[in-house]
Amino acid sequence: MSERLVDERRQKVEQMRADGENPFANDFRVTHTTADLHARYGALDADALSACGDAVAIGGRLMASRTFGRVTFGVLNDRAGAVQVGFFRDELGEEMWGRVKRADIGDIVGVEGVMMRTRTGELSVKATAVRVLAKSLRPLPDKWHGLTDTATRYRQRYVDLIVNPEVRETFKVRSRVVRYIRDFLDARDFMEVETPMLQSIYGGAAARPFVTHHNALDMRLYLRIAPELSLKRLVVGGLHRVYEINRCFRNEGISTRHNPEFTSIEFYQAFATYEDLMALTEELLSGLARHLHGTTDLRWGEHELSLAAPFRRLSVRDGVAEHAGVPRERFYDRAALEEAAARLGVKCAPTTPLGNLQMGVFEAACEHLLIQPTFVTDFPLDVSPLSRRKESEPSLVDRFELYVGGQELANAFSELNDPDDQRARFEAQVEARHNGDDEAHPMDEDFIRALEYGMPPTAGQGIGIDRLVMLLTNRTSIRDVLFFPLMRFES
RNA sequence: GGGUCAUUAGCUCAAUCGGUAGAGCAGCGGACUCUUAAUCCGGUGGUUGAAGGUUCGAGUCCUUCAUGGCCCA
Repeated sequence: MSERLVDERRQKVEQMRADGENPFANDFRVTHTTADLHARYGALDADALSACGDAVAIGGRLMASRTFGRVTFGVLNDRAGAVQVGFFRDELGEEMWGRVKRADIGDIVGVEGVMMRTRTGELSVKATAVRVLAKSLRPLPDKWHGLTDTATRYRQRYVDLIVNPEVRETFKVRSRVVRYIRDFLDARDFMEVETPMLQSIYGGAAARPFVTHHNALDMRLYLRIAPELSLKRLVVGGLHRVYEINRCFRNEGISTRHNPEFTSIEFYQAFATYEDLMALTEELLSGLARHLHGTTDLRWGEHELSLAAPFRRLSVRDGVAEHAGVPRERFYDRAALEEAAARLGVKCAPTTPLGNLQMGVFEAACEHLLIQPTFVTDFPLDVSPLSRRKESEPSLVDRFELYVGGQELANAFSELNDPDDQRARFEAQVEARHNGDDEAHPMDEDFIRALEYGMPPTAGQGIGIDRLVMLLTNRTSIRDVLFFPLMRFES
C-alpha cells in the first residue's frame, strides 16, 4: 500500500500534538447515543428544537463530511446508528473550525452541541465543541461502493463492519438468535453448562479432530468435535436438562457451509424421546423466525422457505426409494445399494457397513432436494453409534436430522443408555476405523462406565448455530455469519 | 484435492485486434452559510498479485506460483 495517504495523516497527528491536542485522548464522556437523539428529539420541529437547548455529547466515527465555505455537515456513526452534525464556523470560533477542517473521514470524534433541524428537515447536532478523540491513519474504502473484495472483508473484518452496515446487521441478528435460544431453553428449565474443549478422548460425532499437546503433562489432547459425551455424563449425574452453546472443531475442508471451527448448541432432556424433540424444534424455529421477522416465511438465496410447523418427515428408506431408485423392499439389498452408489458417484468398499452405504446413497440423492424443513428419520444403526435402537426395527435408530435449504441443520436422537450395547457400538466403530474410516468413533471406556451407573431415558439434539443464522439472515456462505472465518496465512 | 473465474491507484471499476495505463470516490489546493453519493475548478496518486517466457512492443498471449470467489470431491 502506498504510504502517502498514511503519511499525510501522520502529519496531522503531529500538528495536533504541536497544538496541544492529544490525538488519542480518553477523557471524553458521551451523554447520548445517536439512537437516543432520534428517539428523544426526532418528533420535534425546528422551532421546538431551537427553544429546547439541551446540551448533548456524542462520540463515534466521522463517516462523511461536506463543507460549504463556512458550514460543514458531518455524519457521525456510533454503536446505535448515525446522526448528522452541523459545524458552523461563526459559532465554533477559529480554533474549533480548524479542528473540523483537519478532521478526516474515519476519525473518532467527540461532539458537544445542541439539537437543531436543518432547512431540509434533518435532525442534527449543532456543534458547540468538537475534538478528534482517535486519529484514523488509514483511509476508509469508497463511501458509496463500500468494501467488496471478499478476502479483505474477511481478513480485515473491522473495515467491513465500519463501511458495510448490512454486515453489522447480520451479526446483530446472530446475537439475537443465540439470546432467543437461551431464553427458549431457560424458560423450559434447562441449565446452561460448559464442558471441556480440550479432551484426551474425542467423540460425539463422526469427524477428524485437531490434535494438540499439553506441555506440562506431556499429553496429547484433542479439540473437541462435539460436547455430546460430556453432556450425557452430566445427565447421568442428575442434571436432567442441560445445554451448551459453544465451539466445536473439526479437521475438515472449508466450503460455503463448513468452517473448521463452528458453533453448535447441544441440549439433552431426560424422560423425552426424539419425537418430543421434533415438536420442540418446530416450536423453536418457527418462534425464532416470527421473533426476528414477524413471519415464518423467509427467503434464502433462490428459495422461499416456510418454517411453519409441522415440518415434513421423510425416512431414509423412503428417500432412497423416491430419489435413488432403490425400492423400499431392497433397502437392505447390498447389490442394489452398490449399484445406486456407483450411479451417484458415492465411494464404497466391500468393508463399508451397509448403513454407511444406505446413508451415502441417501445423502447423494436427497440432501440437495430437501429445501423446505424436513425431518429425515429412521437412520441406520451403523452410522449412529450413540443413538437408541429402534424397537420395531433393530437395524435402525430413533434419530432424526433436520434439513433446511438442502443442508443439515440439526441432528437429534433418543440416547443409547444401555452400556453393553454402547460398548458393542464402540467396538463396531473401532472395527470401522481399522477398515479405513478415519471419522469412526473411538472407544471411550469412561463414557461406558458412566452409563453403567444408569442414565435416564433421554433425548438429545445438536443444532448448527452458524447455519441457522445463515438461514435467518439470508446468507448462503457460512463466512458471512462468522466474524473471522478461517483463511490462509496472509503473506 | 480437481475444475473454473478473478486479481489494474487507498476503495469501486475501465482499458477494442498485443501499440502512450484511465475514470469515479477518497486524499491535496482553491471557490462556496443548509448539504446529505453536495457541486464547481485544479493538482496528486501505478512494480497492472509474484516470477519467468513469447514479441520490435505485454494489463492483454504462454508457463509456474500466491491469494480469493464459485462448483465438485
